[in-house]
Amino acid sequence: MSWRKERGRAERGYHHGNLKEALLQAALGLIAEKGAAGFTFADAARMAGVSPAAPYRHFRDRDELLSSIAQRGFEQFEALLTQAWDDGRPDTVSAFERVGKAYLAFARNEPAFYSAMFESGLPVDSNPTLMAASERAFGIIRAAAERLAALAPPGTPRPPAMMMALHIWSMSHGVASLFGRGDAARRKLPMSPEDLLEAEVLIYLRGLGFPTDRRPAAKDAANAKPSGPPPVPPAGPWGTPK
Amino acid sequence: MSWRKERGRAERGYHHGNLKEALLQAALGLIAEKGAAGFTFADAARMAGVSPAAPYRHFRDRDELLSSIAQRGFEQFEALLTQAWDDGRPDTVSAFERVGKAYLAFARNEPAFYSAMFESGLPVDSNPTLMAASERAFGIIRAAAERLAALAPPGTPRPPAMMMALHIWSMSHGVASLFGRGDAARRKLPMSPEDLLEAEVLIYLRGLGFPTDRRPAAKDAANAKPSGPPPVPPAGPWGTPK
DNA sequence: TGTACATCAGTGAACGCGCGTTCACTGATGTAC
DNA sequence: TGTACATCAGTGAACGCGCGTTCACTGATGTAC
Repeated sequence: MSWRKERGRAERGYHHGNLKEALLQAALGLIAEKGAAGFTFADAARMAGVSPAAPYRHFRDRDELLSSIAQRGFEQFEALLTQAWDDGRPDTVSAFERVGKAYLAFARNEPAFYSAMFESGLPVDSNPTLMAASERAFGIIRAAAERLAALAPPGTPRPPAMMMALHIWSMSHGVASLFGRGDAARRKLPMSPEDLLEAEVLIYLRGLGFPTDRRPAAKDAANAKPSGPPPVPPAGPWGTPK
Repeated sequence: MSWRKERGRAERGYHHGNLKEALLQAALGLIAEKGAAGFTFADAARMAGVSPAAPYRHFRDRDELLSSIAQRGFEQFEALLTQAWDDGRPDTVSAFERVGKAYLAFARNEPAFYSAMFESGLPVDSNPTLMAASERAFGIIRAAAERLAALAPPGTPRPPAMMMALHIWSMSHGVASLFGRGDAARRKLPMSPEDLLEAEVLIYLRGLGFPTDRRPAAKDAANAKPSGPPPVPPAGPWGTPK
């Protein structure tokens, strides 16, 4: 944390210099600590080392600050997903898997963003800016799904990319919310959320007719990885099948 | 609402008669209205038409009231899932689908329970009673998965039921949390959450080697429905596949 | 380079409010005899 | 059937607290000339 929230007035002078940023960071810390519910405007000001009236220069009210956090969360989320997708390299299926893992990583590492974005009760649909940011993030999943759909093996019907994208989104979100979250409400699981999600996605893709043994289909074979993790279902943590 | 929360003191006398129940109902209403965050002990007392000190006869504090709600939510959830599963009648796959729909129905019709159970930040794992209730509810999904796993077609490997159950749970939870919730944070979708989830589950089951055209496999054919909804992916709301 | 002035970003005191919690109390109910 | 008493479930007043918000203010910064 380098947003000088520890610096008192004596040290920093009358003007803070970067209060808006400091307030966002403070709120983020508070949300991570006590949940999106238990963060207050006054508390954020206090953490930023500033009088309780100061935040009003930068945010109309608590809700606007919360929206800003969600906004920024979606932006970072989008960046993370973009990086994970890496335009489908080295091959579509494994890049797709990486997107799922990035979803989980975000939920775990940024519980404050995650809860502001998905669990704070903010009606995303009614804030155009926020909705646009949310849709840009989802757009990465959708783009990945398009590419994957294009790989459908000759015999099989080409699945609608929008549907695939929504399915993948809901799987990732379900696993992240129940088992992968970074706060106290995480449920215990006999394996890692990553393994759970990976198996789920691979089974799903197999259901659509995609080969999922990680030796990619012809069209996509140009720069495949030499070998990947074992095929599903993985042995071990799943308990003893009877 | 028949918990006489409207009756004033003059009418009901000194003793309320069923305050504990009335408080639970009041809290439920408040949570549905303002989210799990914005409900207060005092408010619940007011809605129950009782002094702010009265709730302390029944709940240690706000958190205990919230836990009680989550507890009851898991119980109702379990009952609903049990009923939907109906011990696998008329055939395992369609009963399984019904469980998914029940999950969505619960999220939509009981947003207050849903958010107390899953989004209130209550650490379920650290409250034994609550965890037991949560596990009983999950047990229904797990039992259904066991039965389904037993139906695996001869050629295919029998999938671990625990894994299937967790996958189905996360799919249902993801769809419900993102698109099927009963409050303002619901995201818009070009089709019904039910259709989205149904397609998702069917594709998944197909990926495990189950026949999913709704003409059940031999073992399970005893009392099959004559015909069901069309196979996935359904036409129409998915947009035009290119 | 210096000065006057407008603008900006913060102060700090004050307010009303509702919350959680406590306390001694009291009215109603149930039970022993 | 009646009475005495214990127990229970609620009252209402009071408290300290922190919050959100406002206000006139002031110190710092930037800019025109």
